[in-house]
Amino acid sequence: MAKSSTPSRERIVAGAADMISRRGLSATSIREMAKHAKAPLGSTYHYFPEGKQQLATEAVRYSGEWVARSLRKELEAGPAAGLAAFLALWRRIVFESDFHAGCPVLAVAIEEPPADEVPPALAAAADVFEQWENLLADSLRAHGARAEQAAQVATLIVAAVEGTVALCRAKRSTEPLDRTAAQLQYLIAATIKN
Amino acid sequence: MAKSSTPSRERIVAGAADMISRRGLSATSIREMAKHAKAPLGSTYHYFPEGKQQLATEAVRYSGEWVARSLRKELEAGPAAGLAAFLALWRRIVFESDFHAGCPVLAVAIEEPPADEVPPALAAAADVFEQWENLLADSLRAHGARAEQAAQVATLIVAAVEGTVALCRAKRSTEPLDRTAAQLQYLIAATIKN
DNA sequence: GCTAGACTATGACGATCGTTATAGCCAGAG
DNA sequence: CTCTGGCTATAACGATCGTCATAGTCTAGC
Repeated sequence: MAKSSTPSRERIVAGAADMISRRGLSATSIREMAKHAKAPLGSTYHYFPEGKQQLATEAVRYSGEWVARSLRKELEAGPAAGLAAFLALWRRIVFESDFHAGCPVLAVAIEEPPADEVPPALAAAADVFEQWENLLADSLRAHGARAEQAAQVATLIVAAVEGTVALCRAKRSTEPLDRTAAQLQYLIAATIKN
Repeated sequence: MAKSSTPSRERIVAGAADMISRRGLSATSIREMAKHAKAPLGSTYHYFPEGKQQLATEAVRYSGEWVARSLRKELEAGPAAGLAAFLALWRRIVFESDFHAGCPVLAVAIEEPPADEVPPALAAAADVFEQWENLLADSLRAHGARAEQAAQVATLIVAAVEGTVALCRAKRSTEPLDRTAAQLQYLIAATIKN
C-alpha cells in the first residue's frame, strides 16, 4: 500500500487537533491520539520524533491553516462576509460536537510554558492568531478602513470569537455567538464606512 | 491556634485558582495545589471531600466573585469606568505573571466534560460568565442603552476580554489588550449614547 | 528474489496521577 | 485530667503518563 486514502501522518495530526480542542493539550495523551487515529503508538514517535510538543505544534498549524484557508476564501466577498463565515465555522464546530469541541489554538495558548522558555507549540499558536488577524485587517484596509482601526478591529474579532466559543461551551448554548455576531457585524459596517 | 492569618481552606482555594489559571485544570495536580498553599495533601481531602472537582468548583467561584466585586465597585462610575477597570485587572494579571497566568474560569470552561454530564466546575464557570455579563449589561441599561443592545455588548466585552488575555499570553505581549481596549471603549460610548 | 528502509508491534522504564486508609497530633470543652 | 473532634502525617492502591528500545513485518526498487 503506497498511500492509503488519508495518510496516517495527517490523520494523526488532524485527530490530535480535534482532541486538543476538546480536552486541552495536557489532558490529551499520545496513546489516545494514536488510538483515535487508528495508528499504533510506535508510529507517533516515528512520524513525530520530538514527541508530544512536535505533534501539538503541527496540530496547531494544521487547524490554523485550515481556518485561514476558509477565511481567505470568504474574505474575497468583503470583510462582512469573511466575518460571517468565521462565525459560522466556529458555530458549526461547537454545535456539532454538542459543545464539547472548541479551538485547539486557544487550548494550546493557555498552557503554561516552562519558565523562560517558549515551547514551539505556543509560538505556533501566536503565529496562527497573528495570521488570522492579518487576513482580517488586510481585508478591512482594502475596503477603506484606516490602518490602525483595521488592526484593532481585527484583533477584537479574533479575540471575541475565541472567547465566545468558550462561553458557548460553558453555557451549552450558541446564544453568546449570536450576541457577539450582531455587535461585530455593526462594528465592521462602521469600520469600513469611514 | 484558632485561626491563622489566612485560613488554610481559603489559601488552598486561592492558590488553586492561580494554578488553574496558569496550567489548566487537568494539568494541575492536587498534590501541587496543596504544596503551593503550604497545606498537607491530607487537608485538601479533609476540606474538599468530593476531591478535585469540588476544589475546582470553589476556585472558579472564588475568582468569579473576586472579579465581580471589583467590577461592581468600578461600575458605579459608569460603564466606561467599569470596562477600564476590567481591562486593567486582566492586564495586571497577565503582565505581572510574565504572561503565565490567565483566567481560571476560561481554563475550566474549555475542559471537556464527560458525555451527557455537566461537572459542577463547568456549571460554575457558566454562572460566573453570566454574572459578569449581567453586571455590565445592567450598568449599560442604567445609562440609557436598549436592553438587547446592552446584553449583546456585555457578552461581547466578556468574550473579547477572555479571548484577548489568551492572545496576550500566546504573543507574550499586552498589545492585543491595547487594541481591544480601544475598540471596546468606542463601542461603549456608542452604546450608551443611543 | 533480495535487500533496504519505512512502518508496526510489544513491552518496559520511572514518574506522577486521584483517591483512600489509617494512625497520630493537639487544642478546647467538660 | 480526660476526652472529643478537627486537622495532619504517611503510606499505599491501581492507573496512566511520556518516552524509549527492540524486534518484527512489509513493500519498492534493483
